[in-house]
Amino acid sequence: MALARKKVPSAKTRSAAFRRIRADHQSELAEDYVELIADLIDEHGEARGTDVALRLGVANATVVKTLKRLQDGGLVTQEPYRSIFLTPVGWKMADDGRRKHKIVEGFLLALGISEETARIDSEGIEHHVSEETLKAMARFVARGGR
Amino acid sequence: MALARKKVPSAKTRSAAFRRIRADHQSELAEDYVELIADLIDEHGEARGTDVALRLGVANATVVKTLKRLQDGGLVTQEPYRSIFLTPVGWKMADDGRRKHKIVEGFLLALGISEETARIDSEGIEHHVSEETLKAMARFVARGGR
DNA sequence: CGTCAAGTTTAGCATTGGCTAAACTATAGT
DNA sequence: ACTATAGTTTAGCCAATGCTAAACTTGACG
Repeated sequence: MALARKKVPSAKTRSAAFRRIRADHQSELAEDYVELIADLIDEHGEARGTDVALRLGVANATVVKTLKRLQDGGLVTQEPYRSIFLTPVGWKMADDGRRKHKIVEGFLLALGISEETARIDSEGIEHHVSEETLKAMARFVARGGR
Repeated sequence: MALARKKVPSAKTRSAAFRRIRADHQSELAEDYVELIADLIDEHGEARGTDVALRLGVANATVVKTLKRLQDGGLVTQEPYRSIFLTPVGWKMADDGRRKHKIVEGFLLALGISEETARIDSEGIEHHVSEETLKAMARFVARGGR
């Protein structure tokens, strides 16, 4: 590898970033689900499959299948034909996600982004910000967007 | 849906965001590939499958399979056992991606994020920022991170 | 010019995350 | 209590993205 230079990150460093992104994508779906389920429970007192499907914009059957995986993963519990509950681990993940989401969205708003765009972009970005970046964003908002 | 409120975005609005994210994920891989191929061509004069695999942290066979899709999609051209080229469309996508990447990374640095984290986070974030946010980030950097 | 290493491709498999259509369950209303 | 209807589940399909192992090319070197 005679071509390595100071300014160019090594292949290993770069691949690490991509690996992390692939890992993020794996948990991303799970986070979206538990976050949404938590929201539904808070708003409506319960989370039903149909509502999840509606809000995520996917088919009912997809939700069923995914929930099965989440159940295997210990994030949710459910009985056939009943509504969905979060396990303690699920709640933790949901709260984590909602915290991140709030910080990112608030940050974008402080940056001057429109509400609409802030909502959409924060949904995508929230799963890819490190704690370091999150902290910086929170700081930025705290000192009034300067 | 008697429960709709001002502060709570409608299910349709929310699902739109999630739909966009799923769509983003589709193009994300393609962008990562063409961006990386463009970088390799610029750095080494050519892009070889092995290098792509190494930098992305995936197996060789995975690269082959993905490149076939990208070729079908009109982003790259290649002949068996030869190195990889970008089509004009591929170059456009690569340049677009690199532009975004640069803005996001520069922005994170201006925010005070460490180089290491900025590199990693920007890799994940770049695919999820709208033009509006991108513009705001560029503006922020331009006025010296205030 | 034959051989070997490096690189590439093929074959075959698994998982994830989508879908539709059809079957099933629960429950509200008559 | 019966029966619609709304909601849920099952079955079966597909595409994308990953993997390993085995086969094949290319090009360099003796």
